[in-house]
Amino acid sequence: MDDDRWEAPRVLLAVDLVILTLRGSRLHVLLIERGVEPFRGALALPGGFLRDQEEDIVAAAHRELFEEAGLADVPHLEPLGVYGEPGRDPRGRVVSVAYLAIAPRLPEPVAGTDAAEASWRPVEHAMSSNVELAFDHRRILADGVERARVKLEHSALATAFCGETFTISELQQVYEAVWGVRLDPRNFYRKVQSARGFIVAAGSMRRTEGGRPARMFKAGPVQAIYPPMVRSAQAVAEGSDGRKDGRTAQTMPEGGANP
Amino acid sequence: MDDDRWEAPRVLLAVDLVILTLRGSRLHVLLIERGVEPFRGALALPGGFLRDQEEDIVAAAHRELFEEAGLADVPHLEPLGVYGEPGRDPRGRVVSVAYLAIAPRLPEPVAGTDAAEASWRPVEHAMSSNVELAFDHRRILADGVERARVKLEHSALATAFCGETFTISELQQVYEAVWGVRLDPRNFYRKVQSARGFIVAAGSMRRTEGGRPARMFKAGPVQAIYPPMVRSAQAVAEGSDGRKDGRTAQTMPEGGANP
DNA sequence: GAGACTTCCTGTCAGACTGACAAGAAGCTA
DNA sequence: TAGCTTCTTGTCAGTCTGACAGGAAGTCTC
Repeated sequence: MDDDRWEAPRVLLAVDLVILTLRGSRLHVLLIERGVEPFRGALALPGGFLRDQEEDIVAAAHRELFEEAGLADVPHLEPLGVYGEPGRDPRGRVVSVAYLAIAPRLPEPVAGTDAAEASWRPVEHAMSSNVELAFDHRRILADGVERARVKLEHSALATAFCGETFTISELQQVYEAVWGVRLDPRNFYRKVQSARGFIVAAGSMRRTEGGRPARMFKAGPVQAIYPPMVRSAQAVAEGSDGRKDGRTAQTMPEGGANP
Repeated sequence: MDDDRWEAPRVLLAVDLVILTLRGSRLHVLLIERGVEPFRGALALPGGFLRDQEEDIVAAAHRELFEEAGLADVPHLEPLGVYGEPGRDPRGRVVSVAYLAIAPRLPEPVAGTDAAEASWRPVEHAMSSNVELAFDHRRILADGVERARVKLEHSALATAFCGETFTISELQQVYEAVWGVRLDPRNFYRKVQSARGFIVAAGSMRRTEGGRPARMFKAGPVQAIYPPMVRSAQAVAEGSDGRKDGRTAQTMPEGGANP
């Protein structure tokens, strides 16, 4: 850091948001249709500039989410990466901080400021090559999805996709949707039960959808689950989208910035 | 993103660097003693502001590393996080992008611009409570160290701590130093050999330090190793420094227990 | 109310992986 | 050559994983 008598340049600071949810057992991402230039009419991740010098970055993210898509109460925004390549935005030097959030059935978004429309799109569709995303948002989205996959292995994140209480098979659907694989229900059952503190029984409530009623669980106290859930070598190598390049340079896999 | 007729605020953009290396089988971090206000005289991570509007962020990181500590050719800078809380810097709204790098025996640093001194410090010393680090650098450092620990599990990062060729026991020392645990050489040997593509034999060269000469290896082609190296539950829970609060200091309360 | 059907849950079994440890291999030193 | 060091190859029991059988407990249809 830290020079003093010389004048350091200033940049525009933006936030971009990768909001993932599950709808009908498929992974969806929140996209808006841009209502202003540049990239007017193109799809984009929600986001925007800081409102003023004093605004906290995470606060700005929440604000944009509400302004552009009408979503409040999105639980936890996790820092995903920084995208600040010169030239990524025609309006000047814009450095964007990306956040990732994952939540249970979120409501339909409502388009607001600068957004002609806001909606949930299946991730595979949004990442397919015939959809144009504004700026470098395709990359940010890909990074966010990959991050979600990795986090599912070690953290209790998957429960964030579910409601407050859930059945084990609902939890399994989360893993299947995010990882893009099929899992054996019986082995999955054993696995999640043996990870201490991952999930805990929630009373004797039951919920049913045709078959034998399932026991309800809720998220356990543990953040980092042990032993970890492990994707097969194949799943790791392939992902479920088309990326073949292994890791990306820009993301920051864990931890980071918000207070 | 994306407002147009209204004027978005601009912020100062800085980079901060967590550079880790191994010296005498202990993990060390590069710190400078600040030669200018604020925090003059305090220890800090190397870093600084963008030079101009057009400078790439990673390029700025490399430049600062060279200017402040005389280090060039630090291999790969990995994005670590963004630290932009209002008030973290008395000079105004400063948003800092932190990078992590890990390298084999780097040379002694040479203090340069703004740095009264630059040196390698044992990580446990730098993070101990009686050392004052400037700004929020204690947190950034803690995040960087934890990141390194996690990366060792899944990526071939450990080889980056070694020279171009190395013995398996040298590689083991890397894991022991970063994770802060002792490992069984025989099991470690089996483990790294069975992870396909992690390390490959490097000719028939040998190096010796008293006992039977060891075979030399070099980093394999694989970035993500499978099966992963797994820290024991205990190691994960404790870390190796003085932290007693589990692993969440910087992993942050993520989604899971967030009903 | 008797199947038929669905989903949930408990087991079993072989193979893979892990931690602990024995012992040989191959250098150096005295 | 004996003794010491470190590297390397094995062994063995316990645990974890993937594949799969089958019973439990509801709903649906007739």
